Amino acid sequence: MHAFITKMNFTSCLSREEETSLQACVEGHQAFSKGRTFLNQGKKTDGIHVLTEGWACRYKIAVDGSEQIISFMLPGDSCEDIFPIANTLDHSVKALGPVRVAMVNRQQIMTLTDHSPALSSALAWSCVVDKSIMGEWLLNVTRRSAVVRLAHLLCELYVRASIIGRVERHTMYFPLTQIVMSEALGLSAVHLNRSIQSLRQQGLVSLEGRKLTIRHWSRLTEFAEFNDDYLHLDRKLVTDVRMAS
Amino acid sequence: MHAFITKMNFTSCLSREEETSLQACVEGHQAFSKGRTFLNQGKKTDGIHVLTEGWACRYKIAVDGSEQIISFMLPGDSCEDIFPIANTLDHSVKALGPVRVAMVNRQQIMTLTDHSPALSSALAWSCVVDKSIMGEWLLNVTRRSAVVRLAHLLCELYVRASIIGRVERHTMYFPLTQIVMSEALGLSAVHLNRSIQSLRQQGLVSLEGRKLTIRHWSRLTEFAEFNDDYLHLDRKLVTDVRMAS
DNA sequence: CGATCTGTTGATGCTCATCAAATCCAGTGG
DNA sequence: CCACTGGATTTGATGAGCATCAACAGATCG
Repeated sequence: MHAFITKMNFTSCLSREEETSLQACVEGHQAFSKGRTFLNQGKKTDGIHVLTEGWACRYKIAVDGSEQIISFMLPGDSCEDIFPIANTLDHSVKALGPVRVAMVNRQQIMTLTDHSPALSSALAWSCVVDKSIMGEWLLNVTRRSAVVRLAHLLCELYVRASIIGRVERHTMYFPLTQIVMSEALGLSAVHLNRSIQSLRQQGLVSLEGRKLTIRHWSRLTEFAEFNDDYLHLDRKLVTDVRMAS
Repeated sequence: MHAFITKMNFTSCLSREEETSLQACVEGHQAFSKGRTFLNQGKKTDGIHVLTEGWACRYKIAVDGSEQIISFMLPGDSCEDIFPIANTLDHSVKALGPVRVAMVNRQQIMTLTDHSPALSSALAWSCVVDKSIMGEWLLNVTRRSAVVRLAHLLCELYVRASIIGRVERHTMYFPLTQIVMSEALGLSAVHLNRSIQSLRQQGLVSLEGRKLTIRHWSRLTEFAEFNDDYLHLDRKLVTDVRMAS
């Protein structure tokens, strides 16, 4: 839950009381192993699952059975929308590695927002960022070639990892297999593999085991046509992130 | 503004007072002609533009200068997110035909939501639907062939037009040029043209002038792999829409 | 009534999907 | 500790879907 509060604090400034009442909304914890789909399309959701450790993704299944990933969730991200009470999911959620989630009571957090403008604006901010990321993904899959598309995704995940403090010496935990990346980028696994090799040969990144290392951030962002405006970092911490480059 | 209230009422039930106080948030009206970009990427937004007549779209500009449309707005849709105060736009908005908008004061509507759960849940609902549509678009552009992709878009717009009462005898106003459609679907205009011809030859739709007529809804939805779940119509009016098929 | 936007058609080639198979690696059980 | 297993990565070869270029016809508008 710590990660979630950090994320909320990224945009707003929660008071000590607000933080403790947020903690009080947590009803329990769960753990899932790699590959496990723990939220299913079409189901109603009551509680909210907040990632505390590990990565997950939202995905949809096409008629031919292939899966399209529509967003990645990192520690601190929630797996459902918070606002609408008990809506049905139009996508599924699966763990991309070992994952731990905190179960948050939706009603409780809703009543909290009534009395906390800071919290409610933080939640609204995260919803807008979600939408914004999806817009950029649309641009990504339609207007950029496979290699650039991949580079762009790596840039996004690198920035998102750094704002939650998960980057050290340009290196981060990176649980995505090539198959998962191909499902996110709308490419075949084969072609994605060749795209990775291209980035490696250009000396831009190194990607092995479950670690991603950025070899040359400024050249990578230029190559990827990456501009972090769409992540809406225009609040606090921005300098910290930019320093990391 | 009538269209906006209708949209809000689609999911929640606003009281007479709520409706009139919504009306009171309107500070003026504007009209734009076809092709006019009236909201620019990177700019801060203060007021909210609500479409009262005509269609508009959100789009992003790629480095090569091409435009990617990331969503369409129909009468009743708002051009900005309502929640976050004065965020910067990560996209531009342009009119797809002659358009009329109502200018709504953001602060006023925000204070309204504090006292109206119905309104605030209606706003949250529309934000979730937006996200859901973008998720489906991601699936659309990555997993479906050009013809199916086009058919899917036509299905979506047909349903969205019918829930705001803009469909008569399977025919609707349809201001999108082939170029605009190609910008939304990530296709070349040439290939899009051939896709339209394919749909015409199959007797599924007729698309000429600024009118779209659905010739065979059930066959079209099957062909398009279209399922309206992602539009979250699971409240009122659903039967009305389904009847139209 | 010319100028410009939109729609249509044909020809060519590139990006990426698909199929197939080999290699590598982590985990598992005997 | 090693054989076994299934997943992940890699390489090669072939072909399909769509982009691109070019040109023209039709529509729309000032």
